[in-house]
Amino acid sequence: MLGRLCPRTARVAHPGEDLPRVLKARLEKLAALKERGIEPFAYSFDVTRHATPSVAAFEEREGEAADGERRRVAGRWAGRVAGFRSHGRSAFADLEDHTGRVQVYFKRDSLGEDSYSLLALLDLGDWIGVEGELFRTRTGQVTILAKDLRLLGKSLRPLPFGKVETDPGTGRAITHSGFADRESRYRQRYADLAVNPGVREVFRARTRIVTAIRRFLDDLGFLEVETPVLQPLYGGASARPFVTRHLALNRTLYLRIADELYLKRLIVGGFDRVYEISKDFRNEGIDRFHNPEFTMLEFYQAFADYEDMMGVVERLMTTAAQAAGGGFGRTFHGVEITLAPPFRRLPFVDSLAEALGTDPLDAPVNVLRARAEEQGAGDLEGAGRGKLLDRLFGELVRPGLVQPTFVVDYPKELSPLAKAKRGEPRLTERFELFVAGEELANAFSELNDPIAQRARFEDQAALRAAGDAEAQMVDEDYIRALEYGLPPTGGVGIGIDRLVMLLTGQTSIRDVILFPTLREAE
RNA sequence: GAGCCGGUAGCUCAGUCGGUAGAGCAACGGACUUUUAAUCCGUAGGUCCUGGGUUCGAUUCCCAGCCGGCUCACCA
Repeated sequence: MLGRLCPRTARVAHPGEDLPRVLKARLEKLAALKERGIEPFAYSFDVTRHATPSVAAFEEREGEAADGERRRVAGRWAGRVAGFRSHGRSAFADLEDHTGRVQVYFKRDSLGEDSYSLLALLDLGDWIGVEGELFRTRTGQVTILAKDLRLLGKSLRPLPFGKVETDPGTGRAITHSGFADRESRYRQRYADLAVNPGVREVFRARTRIVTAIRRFLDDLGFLEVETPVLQPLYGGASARPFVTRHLALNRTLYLRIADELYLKRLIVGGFDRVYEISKDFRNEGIDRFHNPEFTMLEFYQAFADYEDMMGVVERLMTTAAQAAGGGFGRTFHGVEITLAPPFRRLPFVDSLAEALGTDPLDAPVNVLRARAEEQGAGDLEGAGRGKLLDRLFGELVRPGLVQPTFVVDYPKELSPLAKAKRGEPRLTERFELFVAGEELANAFSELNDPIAQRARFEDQAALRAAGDAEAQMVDEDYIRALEYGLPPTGGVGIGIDRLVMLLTGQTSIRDVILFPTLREAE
């Protein structure tokens, strides 16, 4: 395990310590390089070519009947040495840059004795610059014939490269050995990224998704804003916060658990469409769907209701799916999922009525509690109807929501910030989007009546007093903002990490967060 | 928080029914001027997660702990 290695090997800067052989050997090479007057840590390199596009360009020109000069693909490549095969007076290296790999051929005759002897001081993981020209080897591989070699950055610690083989049948890359230990991969993401191109691709896809969402919202006239991470009161969701302290102000502040209440303040202020892609923080358990800090998209649109927002969410989802690549079809947890709109709509109460065989709004609370306990949901002491219905929904309905489904019209107690449903005051105009049994989005017609909002906050305060630690706090400043006047507004929250998981087929949130939260090592 | 599984060389892993451990790759030395999981010959590399217990002897058995994974609970 790498964790054990660290205490002894972390201090590479002090040669002479009892370092593992591999590090020692590299330090010796470093010394040899300096002795020869070669700077092992260069300042810059003028890159004119990249691996994959240059090979593509070569193959394209090869087909053309142009004259020799125009067909040449020459220049300077830079990358990391990801493979090395030495044959005495010639050698092959795999050079990997951000676009992929290209093979380099070093021949003593064309490189010269001096440069060629430098190869002996190279290691896997070194950054090198190569000047040369593409050609095709006897076995048909497009390869750089190196005319000059420059060391750009010496690698002192061995990267756990696996050997990559191309399956002749499918053409797929098979990696042997490699870097698989999940703990080490998360703790040393830099090494994980360096040796696992598939991991790099997941995070590129993540950025493509986020960029596409930004463009989508920008094009609809939404204004991207930034609201406080440090908040005097936390609200907008039900969760335990991280608590911190500002010394100069001598006051307690909370890391936000949501940005909802601030964004709606901005609608009060007259921005009619706003959004924020924010890091939110919830001081709760960690599992493969939860990380203490995670990325949330919230957007609010004046004059819209939750029906309007369902349409926006459908379009946003398909935009994101296209950005991730791979069309609308997805395999998640071994299940086929189709993200093509329109998504199914399922009333919360109807779904539960069917599962329970009774009307969830009329059934006595003790009956609901008994049914919930039957389902093995323990600790429902003091739980009100809302919490019980939510629990029952989670047990009976939610697991079956595999294809994208908007669950609509939630009970009022569950939704203190949502507007009452037209014609059914016990419900709210709220929807959640479920895919593969997981909640991806949460939205409502926002409650814009300050008097009703105060009453909801007071209901929450009562729940809180009754022992519900997740009930929300009264936010007087938010009420004041509503008193100035909030237009009818539709609002949506989308968990970006979970969306990326779905769209890239990753089964753990840690595989879509570059540096996930872990316990302290050692 | 509970249950199960795991932690052995730089990496991926095997193994020891209790007698201080192996392979492949990586590394080091050598051969090889079109290889591609290069090949061939040789060398070196270990606090077997940590602490305690049992034992003549523990990497192995027992207990506790640490870290990770999975499942469940919690996180609407």
